[in-house]
Amino acid sequence: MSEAHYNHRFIEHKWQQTWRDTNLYQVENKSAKPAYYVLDMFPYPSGAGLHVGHPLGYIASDIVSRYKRHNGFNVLHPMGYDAFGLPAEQYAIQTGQHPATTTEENINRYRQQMDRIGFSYDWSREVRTCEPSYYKWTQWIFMQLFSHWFNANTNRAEHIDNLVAIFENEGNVNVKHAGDDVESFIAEEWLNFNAAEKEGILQNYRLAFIKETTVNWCEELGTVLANEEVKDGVSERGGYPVVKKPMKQWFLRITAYAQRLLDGLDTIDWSDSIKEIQRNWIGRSEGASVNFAITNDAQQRSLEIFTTRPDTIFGATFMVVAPEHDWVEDLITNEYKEETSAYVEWAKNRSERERMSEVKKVTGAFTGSYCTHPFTGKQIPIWVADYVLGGYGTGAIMAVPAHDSRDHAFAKKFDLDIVQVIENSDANVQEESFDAKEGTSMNSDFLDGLEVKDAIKKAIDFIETKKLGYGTINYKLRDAGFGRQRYWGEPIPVVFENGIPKLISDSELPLTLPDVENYKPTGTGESPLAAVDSWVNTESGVRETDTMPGWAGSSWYFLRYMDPTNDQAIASKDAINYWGAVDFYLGGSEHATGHLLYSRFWTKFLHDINVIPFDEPFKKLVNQGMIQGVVETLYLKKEKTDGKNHFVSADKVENADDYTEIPVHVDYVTDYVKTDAPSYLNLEGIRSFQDFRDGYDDAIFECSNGKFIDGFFEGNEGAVEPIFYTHSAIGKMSKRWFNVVNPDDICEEYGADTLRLYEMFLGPLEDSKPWSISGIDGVYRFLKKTWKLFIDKDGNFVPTNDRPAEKKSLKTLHATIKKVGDDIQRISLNTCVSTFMIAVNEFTEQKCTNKEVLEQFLIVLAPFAPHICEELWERAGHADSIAKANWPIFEEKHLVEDSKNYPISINGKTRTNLELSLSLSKDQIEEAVLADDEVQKWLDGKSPKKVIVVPGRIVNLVV
RNA sequence: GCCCGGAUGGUGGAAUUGGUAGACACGCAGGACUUAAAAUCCUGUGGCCAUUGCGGCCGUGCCGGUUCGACCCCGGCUCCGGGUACCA
Repeated sequence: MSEAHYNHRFIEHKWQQTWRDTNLYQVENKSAKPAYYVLDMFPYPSGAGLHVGHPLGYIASDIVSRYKRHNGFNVLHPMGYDAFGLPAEQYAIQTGQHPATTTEENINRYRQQMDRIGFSYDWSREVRTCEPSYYKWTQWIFMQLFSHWFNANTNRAEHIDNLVAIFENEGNVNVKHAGDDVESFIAEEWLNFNAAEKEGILQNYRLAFIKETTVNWCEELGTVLANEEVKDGVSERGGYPVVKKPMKQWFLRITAYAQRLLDGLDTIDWSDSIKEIQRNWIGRSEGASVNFAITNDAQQRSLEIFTTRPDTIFGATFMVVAPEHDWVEDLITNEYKEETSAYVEWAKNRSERERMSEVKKVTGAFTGSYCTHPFTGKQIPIWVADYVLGGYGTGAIMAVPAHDSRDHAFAKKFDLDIVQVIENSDANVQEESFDAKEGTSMNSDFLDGLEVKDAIKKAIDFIETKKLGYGTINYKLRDAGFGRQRYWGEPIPVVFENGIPKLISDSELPLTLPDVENYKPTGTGESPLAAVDSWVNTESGVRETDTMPGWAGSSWYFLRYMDPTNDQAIASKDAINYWGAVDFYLGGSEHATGHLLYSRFWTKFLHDINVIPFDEPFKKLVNQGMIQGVVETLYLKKEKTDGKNHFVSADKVENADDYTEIPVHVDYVTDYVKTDAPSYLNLEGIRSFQDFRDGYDDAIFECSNGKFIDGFFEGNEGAVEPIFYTHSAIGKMSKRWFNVVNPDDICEEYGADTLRLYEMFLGPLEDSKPWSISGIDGVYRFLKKTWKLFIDKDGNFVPTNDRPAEKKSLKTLHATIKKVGDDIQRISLNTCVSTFMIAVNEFTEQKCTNKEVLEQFLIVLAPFAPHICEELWERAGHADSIAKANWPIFEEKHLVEDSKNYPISINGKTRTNLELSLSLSKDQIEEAVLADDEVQKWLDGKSPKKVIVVPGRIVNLVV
C-alpha cells in the first residue's frame, strides 16, 4: 500500500535505512571513473551536539558530492572526528570520566544527528584522531619532522643524516638553513663535540625542536598556548588570562616554509579573503639588516637592526632595543642602572593583556649607551622601550621619528631629535610623522633627490658594499609551539637519554596514552603524564610528557581517509596517487591562520619527503558562513526590599552598570522575529526563566508596565499581561544563550529534505545569517507540490509516456538542468532552490504528466532532496538508486521555442545596436523590428504579445 | 590605525558580472472552498501620481564621474561586518 500524501518521516527513514544496508555510498580506491574528492572540515565532537548551523556546510558538500556522482565521477566523501582536545579533558577533570568515554558518547550523538539529514558519506572510512591506529601516524609524521631539516639552498626538507654528513666533511660554513643563527664551525670541531653538544647544534636545524623561549602561559588551563589560541590577551577557549613566561618547549619550524606557504597561495582556488588573511599572518617584509657599532662596548659589538626603510637612515636619531633584548643589561650604564633596569623588569613582567590594553601609552628608558651612525658617524643614544618587540626582526630598531609614527610619539615624549629626510610640502614632521612610502629623499647626502623605491635600492647597495649589513626579508610568522602540558592529546614519541632527546623506534609506534588517575594539569608546567612513573621511565631514559596540540591530528586527516586502515603507511601510494589532493574543501573561515596553515605546512613537508605527490592539500576551498542565533537579554535592576530579591525590568537601559544582564530562553520571547516591535518575555517566559536559573525562586519581579509579580504568580494573572522587555541581538548559537536550534527537531517536523533545501535557501553559502524559522513553510510546500506532480490523491503514480512531452515542459526542464548545473558549479546553491520552485510551479501550471520529463527533473533535484527523489524514482519503476542515474543532457534548442533574439536589419542593412539607439526613438525601433523580414517570417501572421526594445541591445520578442 | 568584504522592497535574498532591477520565498491585504478551523488554491504587493483603458515619474547607502546604457566600472564620503594589531 503506497502512501498518497508526502510523508517525510516514512520516506526518510526508509531510504536512510536502505542506503546503509546496501552500502550505497561506499567507494573503492580504484575506478575507471575519474576521481573527485569532496571534504568537510571534520568536527570536534562537543557535548552540546549539533545545532542547525553545523550541517550548513555538510549539506552543501553533500550536494556537490551527489552532483559529481551523477556526472560520472567516483567521489570520495568521508567524515570523521577531530577528537583530541581541551573540552573533553576539562569535562574529565570535573567528572572524573575518561575523556575517551565522553568523546565516544559525543561521537555517537553526532553520528545519529548526521544520519537523520541523509548525507552520502562513506562511513567505512571514518577516522578519529584519538584512536591509536590513527595517531600512530601523527606521531610518525612528528618523527619525520624531527629527523629532517630545511635546506635553504635546495628550498626543501632533507634528512638530518645528510646534514651530519656535511658537518663531518666541511663543518657548517656552506650550509644555508632556515632557523636560528648557528656559530660556524669546521669539520674537525664538529667531530670533537660531544653528543650533547652535537644535539644542541642539530636542534637549530631540525623541523621539530626544543627551544627555551617566552611562551604564552595560561595559568587557568595550566598549559602553553600557540599564538592563534590567544585572542586579545586571553585564551581563545575559556577566556582565561595569558602571560609571557620562559619555558623549554617543542616547536615546529613552520617559518622554514614561510615563502613557500606564501607562493603556494597563488596556485590554489581559495577565497581572496582567506588568502589575504594568510598573507598578512605570514607577513613578509623586505628591507635591510644594518649594524650600528656600539660606542664604548667592552666587546666592541654592533647592534643589528632590521628596517624596511633603509632610505630613511639619515633620519635615524636614536636606537631602541626591546626589554627582552639579550644585551640590555650590558647596555645600561651605571648612571642609569637603577631607573632603567627597573623599567626593563617592569616591562618584561607585564601581562599580554595589560600590554595590549595600553598600546597607546608610550613608555621607555635611556640606557646611557650610544652607538655610531654608520653613514654619518654621529653618536646616537640607545633607548629601551616595550614598543619594540623581542620576537620580531632582531629586537632592535633604528628610530626615524620623522617618518614613523611610533618613533615620533616616542621622540615627542622623551624630547628626542626629529630630522626630516623625505620631502613633502604638506608635512610638518615636528608635529606629525610622514609615514607614506612616497616622495623624494632630502637631508640624506648621496640619496638626495631619489624616489623612495630607488633610494631604498641605493641605500642597500651602499650598506652591502661597505659591509654594514645586507638586504633581507623578515616574516611575522613564528615557529609553532607544539607541546601541551595536557593529558588528552598524542604523546610525543621522544625519550630523553641523558638529557638528549631521541626518537623512539618505529616499531614502538603507536606510543599510546597511559591511564592516569588525575587529568588535572600539575600546575608546575608538567602534564598529568609526568605523574605516571611506570610510563615515564624507560630502560633508556625518561619520556617526554608533553602531548601534541589539537591541530596535530587535523593537519593530515584528509590523507588518512584515502586508506584509513593501513598500518604500514599513512595511506598506500596507490590510494594517494588515485585520489590526489582534495578537490573541494568546505569549512569555516575561523581556521584561516590555524588548521588551514598547518595543513599546508605538513603537506609541503610530506611532499618534500616523497610521501605525497602534491604540495597543496586543498585545491578549492569554500568557507561557509555561520548560522547565528538571536540572543535575547533580560535586563534586571536589583532593588532590595525586606531582604528579598526584588527585580525591576527595563524597557530602556540608560546605564548598563545598574542592571544584571541575563540571557533568556528564546522560545519564550514574544515578537522577537519582528524588528519593529520590541520583544519581551511574558508570564510563561518568566516562569521558565525561574525554572532554569537558580536564585530567582522567591524573587519579586516588577515589570516595566508597573505591575508587581510575586515569585509564584498566583493570583497575579490579571487582564493585563505583565511584560518584561528584552533586548535582541544577533550572536552565536550556544547553550549559554539558550538559543540553540536542534536539527533533529526540524527533521522531525518538516523532514531532512526540507531542512537541506531550507538551509541552502537561506542565502549565499558564504554569508553569515541568523537562523529564522520563518520561510521554512515555503520550502515544505514546494516538496508537497513536487510530490503532487507524481502522486495523485489516491496514491497512484501519475506520470506516463503515453504522450510526447509538450514544448513548454521541455523548456522548463532544460532551463532547470542548465541553471542548476551552472549554479552548483559556482556554489550558488540558494538560487538552485528558487529554480526548482519555478520549475515545479510551471510543471503544475502546465499540468505536465510526461514521465520522461519529470524523471529527469527528479535527477536534478536529487542532490538537494535525495529522500523524496529516491521514493518517487522507485515508484516510477526503477530498480536502482537514483544516485546511480546520469545527469540529464541539456539541450539548448528547447529554450528558444517561444522567444527569440534577432538582429535588426533596416532597408536590407543590418544596423548595430549603437546606431539604432542613436538614430531612432524607441517607437521607431519597435516599428523597424516588426517590419523586418526575418521577424515577420518568424511571427508567421501571429501578433507579438510583447516587444521588448532596449536601445543598444538585441531586441527580444515574446509571442 | 592598517588590510579585506559588504550596503538592493516590510523581511531573507535574485539580477550567471555593463543591457527589461526587485526572480524565488516569507510576511501582509483581499478572495475561493469549509458549519468553523487547519490544509489547499487564486489575486494584489518598491514608492508617488493616474486609475472607465493602455499609463507617467522616482527608485539599488550618500555626492560626483565614465558610458547610448551603471546595483555592476572610476573618484570622494557615511555606516555595517571580518581579519590584524606597536611586525620597524
